[in-house]
Amino acid sequence: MTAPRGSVKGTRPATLEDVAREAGVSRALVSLVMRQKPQVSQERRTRVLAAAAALGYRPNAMARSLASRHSNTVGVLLNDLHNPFFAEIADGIERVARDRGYRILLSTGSRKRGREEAALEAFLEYRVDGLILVSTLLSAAKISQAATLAPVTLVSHTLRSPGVDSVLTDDVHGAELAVTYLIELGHRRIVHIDGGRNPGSRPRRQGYERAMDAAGLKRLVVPGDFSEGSGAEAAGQLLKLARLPTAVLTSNDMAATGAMDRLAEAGYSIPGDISIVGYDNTSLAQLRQVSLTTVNQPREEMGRLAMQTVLERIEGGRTEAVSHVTAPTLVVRRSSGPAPA
Amino acid sequence: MTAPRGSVKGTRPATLEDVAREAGVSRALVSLVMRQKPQVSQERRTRVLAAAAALGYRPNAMARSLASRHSNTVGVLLNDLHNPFFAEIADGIERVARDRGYRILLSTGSRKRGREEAALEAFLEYRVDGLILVSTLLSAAKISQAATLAPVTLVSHTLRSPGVDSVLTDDVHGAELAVTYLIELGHRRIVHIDGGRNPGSRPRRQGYERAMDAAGLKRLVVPGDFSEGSGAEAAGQLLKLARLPTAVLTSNDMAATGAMDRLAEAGYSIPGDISIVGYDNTSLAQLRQVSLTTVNQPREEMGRLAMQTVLERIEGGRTEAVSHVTAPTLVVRRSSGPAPA
DNA sequence: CCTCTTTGTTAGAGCGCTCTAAAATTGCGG
DNA sequence: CCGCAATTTTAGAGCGCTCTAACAAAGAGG
Repeated sequence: MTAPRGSVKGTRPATLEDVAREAGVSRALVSLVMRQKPQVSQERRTRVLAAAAALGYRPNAMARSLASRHSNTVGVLLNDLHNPFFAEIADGIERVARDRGYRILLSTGSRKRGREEAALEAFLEYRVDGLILVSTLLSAAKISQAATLAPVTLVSHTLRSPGVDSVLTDDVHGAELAVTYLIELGHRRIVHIDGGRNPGSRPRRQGYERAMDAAGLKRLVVPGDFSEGSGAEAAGQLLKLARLPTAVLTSNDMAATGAMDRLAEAGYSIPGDISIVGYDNTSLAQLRQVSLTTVNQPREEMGRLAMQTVLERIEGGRTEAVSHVTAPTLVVRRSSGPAPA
Repeated sequence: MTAPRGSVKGTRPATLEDVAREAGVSRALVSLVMRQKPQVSQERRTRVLAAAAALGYRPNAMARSLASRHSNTVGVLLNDLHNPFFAEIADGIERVARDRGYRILLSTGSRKRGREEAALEAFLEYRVDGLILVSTLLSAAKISQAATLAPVTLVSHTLRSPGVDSVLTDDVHGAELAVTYLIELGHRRIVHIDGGRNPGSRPRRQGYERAMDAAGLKRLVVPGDFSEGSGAEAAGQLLKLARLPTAVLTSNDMAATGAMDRLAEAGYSIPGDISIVGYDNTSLAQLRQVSLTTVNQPREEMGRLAMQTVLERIEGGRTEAVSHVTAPTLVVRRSSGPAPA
């Protein structure tokens, strides 16, 4: 009992078989032509191509993958579509995919672990050839298990597990850069708004802690996650403090804008009263109106690297796990300045 | 001669057949259980489920769609991943999809027509059950043709063609709202930064023109597209004018932020010297630092509506084209104010 | 002119699933 | 305890493609 299909379907789409009949050749020959194999005479090739065009033939990707046992597709799971950081990573991935003749399936878990699991499951049911998980909340167990079915490359987090590669930025160092810079500006009360369970949060927090400890300063970490809302909320916490800190390092740019919002709303001047430093250097931070001092991650490059890494396993057969670590840099803009007197 | 596959594959993934053998039943029965069909005895059902769990069975979506001739998947093509407007539309789509047991395939053409065509082609090869095209640059011909293969719903643009539905905002009215508001604030020299070939640009321009004409004011349209960069560039053009206009209506929020950037950089105060009004009311406009007056489109609702509309054809068998028009509203923020004396 | 290569083409067996139609089982009134 | 209808299960034919191995054609060499 199948539901009626409601499109304005013309005739059933043409199949390989139809093309073969039209061209007066075997199915196998048509298949060879469609896959651009060389061992076909010029004459037959043009004949097949003409027949295909005449019938409006379009290969059925399902049938193709079923028979060939690979899909020429890699699944990309993004943490959050609203954060431009991920769009920029996706750009890099997409670019390499295009160059190498691969197809991308995009999905997002909207920062919900359950939805990410569902999206991962969908990718596996589609039998993608490889998986790129960008800053996901998935458990190590789920990731390792997925890696037994298809090569996995993690972006912005790592996992020591066979079949799992990673591409990340040295976040400990990135956070240290930011804190050191603030200390040099004379700041003493520097708070960190944490990124919660999101990958990257931990090393960033560690970098903060390490730099604060090194300078003999008291640490203060306020909980949060990667969203604008959490940044605002954390800033709200700060406002309740006996003394407002003079500088804040957030876990990412989204949270930073949320925090800036909240502090500005409370009447504080940035950077006059309080300096804000973000993390990621997304397009958001670059907006003149935001002008956020932040730690840069080479986003496009990370995306490209991730795709290359997963392709090395798919095509090259590499089996040892690799981990590419890129270098963070500090980008100073107008959201930070000397500590108030 | 297939390339070596490089993942840490354990054993070949379990198939329906394996489960059937393990449970001591036929393949068909396992299929019925996996598809949650009712006509299976409780005893057999639990037995099959146990076997499936034991083997770690995961249905092969390819084989499934091939055999059943539908994929339970709809393809969503987004104009630009960097524009939060599209992320918010996607949220609505995703939500309905989840409720209705459908799967989403996301793709983006990065505002390049050629890439959009490639993405569309990919969807068709995957034999998606339906297509949602969000503000794409695709030609009418390509869209109509796609509609003969699967139901298509357009978001933010229309096309009179069988099999093609649409969901959009009354953009003419939206732009009129914005211009009328500016005129009431005393503005006379009001410029429009156009959205180029992007869908929605034309009606927005028409709304601008209509409102200007109605007030007997001189129109000035500067070319642009939907990007931040083009907004900045267009603002650069304005700076070369003999007299700077006192207000600008851009084609979307992205362009508005670009324009604000450029004007602020040139030393003008917003809204002191010049008022800026955007379009879309994306999260960008809502940022306190940006605080952009803009025309709201009910983004999530549009996404939900789009998914519902496409499902009506897929499942309900509707065949007449429909077009849902939502109402725009003006959201006043701090980027606009009275015309300078 | 026949055998041996090399190159081009094809038959046919799957890939893992769904679906129709038919077969097996069960329940129930008489 | 039998026959009939209702319920549950299964056999088997595809879905549209790829891939292996075998086959035909066309030159090359003796």
